[in-house]
Amino acid sequence: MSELKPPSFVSAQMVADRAGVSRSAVSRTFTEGASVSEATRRKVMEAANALGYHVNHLARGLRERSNIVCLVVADMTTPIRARMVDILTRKLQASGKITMVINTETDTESVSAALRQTLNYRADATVVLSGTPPASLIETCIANGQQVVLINRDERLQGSSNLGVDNAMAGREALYLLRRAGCQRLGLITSNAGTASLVEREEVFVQAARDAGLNVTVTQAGPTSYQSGQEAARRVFGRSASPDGVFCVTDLLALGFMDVARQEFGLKVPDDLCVIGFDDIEQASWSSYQLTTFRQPLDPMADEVVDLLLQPERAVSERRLIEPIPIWRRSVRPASA
Amino acid sequence: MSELKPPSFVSAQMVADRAGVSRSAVSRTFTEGASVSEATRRKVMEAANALGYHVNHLARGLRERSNIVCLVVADMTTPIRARMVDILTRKLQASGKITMVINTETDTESVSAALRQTLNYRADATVVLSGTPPASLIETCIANGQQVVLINRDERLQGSSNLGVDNAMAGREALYLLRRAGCQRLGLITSNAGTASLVEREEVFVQAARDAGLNVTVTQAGPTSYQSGQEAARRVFGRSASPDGVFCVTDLLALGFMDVARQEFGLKVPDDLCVIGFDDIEQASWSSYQLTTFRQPLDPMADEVVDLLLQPERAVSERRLIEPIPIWRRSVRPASA
DNA sequence: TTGAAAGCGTTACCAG
DNA sequence: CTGGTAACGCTTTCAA
Repeated sequence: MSELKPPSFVSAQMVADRAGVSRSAVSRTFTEGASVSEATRRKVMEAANALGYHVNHLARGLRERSNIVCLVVADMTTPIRARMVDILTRKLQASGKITMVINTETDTESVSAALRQTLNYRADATVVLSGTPPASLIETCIANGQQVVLINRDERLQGSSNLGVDNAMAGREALYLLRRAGCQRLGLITSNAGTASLVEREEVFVQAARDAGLNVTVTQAGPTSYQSGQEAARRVFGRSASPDGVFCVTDLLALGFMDVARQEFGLKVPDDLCVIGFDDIEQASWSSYQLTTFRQPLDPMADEVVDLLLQPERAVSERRLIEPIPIWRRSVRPASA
Repeated sequence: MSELKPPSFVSAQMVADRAGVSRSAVSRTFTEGASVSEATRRKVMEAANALGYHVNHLARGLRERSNIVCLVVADMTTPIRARMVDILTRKLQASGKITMVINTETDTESVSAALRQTLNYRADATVVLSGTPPASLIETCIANGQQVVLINRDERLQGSSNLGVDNAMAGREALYLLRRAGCQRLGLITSNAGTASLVEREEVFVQAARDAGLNVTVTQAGPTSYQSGQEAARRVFGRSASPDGVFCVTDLLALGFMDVARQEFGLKVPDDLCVIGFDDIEQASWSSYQLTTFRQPLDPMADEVVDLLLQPERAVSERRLIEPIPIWRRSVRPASA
């Protein structure tokens, strides 16, 4: 496999030879704010274009920062995750970084391998979107001078930056909306992923309900997907005391749940059943759903990440919580009848 | 911005010092199939672990191939594109490559910048998923010894590998299914993106219909999105002679189209209206839609890409066409009444 | 099996 | 403003 010849790229030396100058001159021509005479610059540019020269960032990264940022992510096909990756790669690019995407499973072993790649490629920073990275490796990253940003993860490791949405707020607000709608029997739908964010949304919702003297039926079905939402609905409506108001910890769960509730159990949303989701994926706004949900403010989050990377001294601050934005649509009744 | 100190990574020299061996020994320890005595290997490994050493792939890439593959992609949030990126990053990783994702707009200028990055980072290969790369730059990539793989693009450039789904087949089959269902007035819904793939699906469908003596109303509304599908439906059903069978060149268009047709115009699918899509995104299988469509066989396509990259001699072969897989669901009547 | 040395392509530093 | 030189971290060749 590695008997393959390396591609033959054009080097600064070749450009220098052709232009009849030193390689220093070539380097300076391509260095922001270095002093080169207009004459040599022109000669160099001409030679460079003719040869198809491009500065080798790998070699440059040997002495200075590589400008590489590693994005460690799992479940990339999930709409919310796809949007995160999209926005982050965009903003990172705009600030002069290049993104290496490492697509992992959520298990620790897989994430470890990803972090090792991060170190192998001398990434300036690592941004972890999913999975549970082992503390020891994170520490290695930090010890090597990398910046580490953990998004929506629970682990708060010395030296890493943490950033996430305020799940507690969503849990409380969801309860408020369902109660205001006059829901009597509350349900919470979650997956078996056990992610910190999902668990927090669940616990806050359940606790807030308990504080209000209400009971919540918690249903947990498979991974975080549309299908699990469907499955949950079948379990929940296939027995007595089924809920008339549910908080699904994820939009994907909510959409599957709604579809089965309406199509297989003939329920009307929001008349017979109120549903609230979380994330505000694009599909939540589709006219078949019109799901009331909480938007993860991806844009501000990405801005924050870029900011953190540009100003490393801010990095070790405590966890930044960003408020989700309630998106009012049609899946919850405005007030109790 | 670049006054930032580079991260301080552990080097082979440091490991060598600590282990009391030469840096050559360290290098050999981490090189597949080099000869090191068990004793030194152990000493090296010990020191390496203690220090948190990781081979610098950037430095390695100076002499050999970088193992970096650049993925140039636009519209990453689109379900089909997200899946492509997901599958490709996975398979590339599995074959020992690392993926740099360059998120572009579809315009040529933006793609050019992306390709330049590709060269800057000495990627072994560039895979273009969307946008229209300028021929001259592609040539530069190839001249520098890079492999270039164009997916679902039309441009067939000397030295690049081309790979795509058989759009013509989908166009013909879509027509067949609609005619078999007894549809009398045919419609084709597309976007204004003007991508080669979309245009081909449209043209083949329209031509096939013409050959059968049928006329097709073509509607073009905005970018390739759910909203454009909605918009198209409003245009199409807001006037006389509206179709009873449509081929939407994309699932996203189809889903928006269906929603408006049913909710705003009270049409029953497939009784009053048959709809066919293309891509087989996850949402097409949701119970609210059950869309009959053509699946882009992403897995085989990604396999093919990896194959191409591993065996460069195959690269210059002619365009590889992969057949889309018809997915039969509920949005088309089985046969005319 | 081992270590010394050369070379990969850059950029920063120093003389001129 | 310019060219030479050192250094970055690695792998590979060559001698020992």
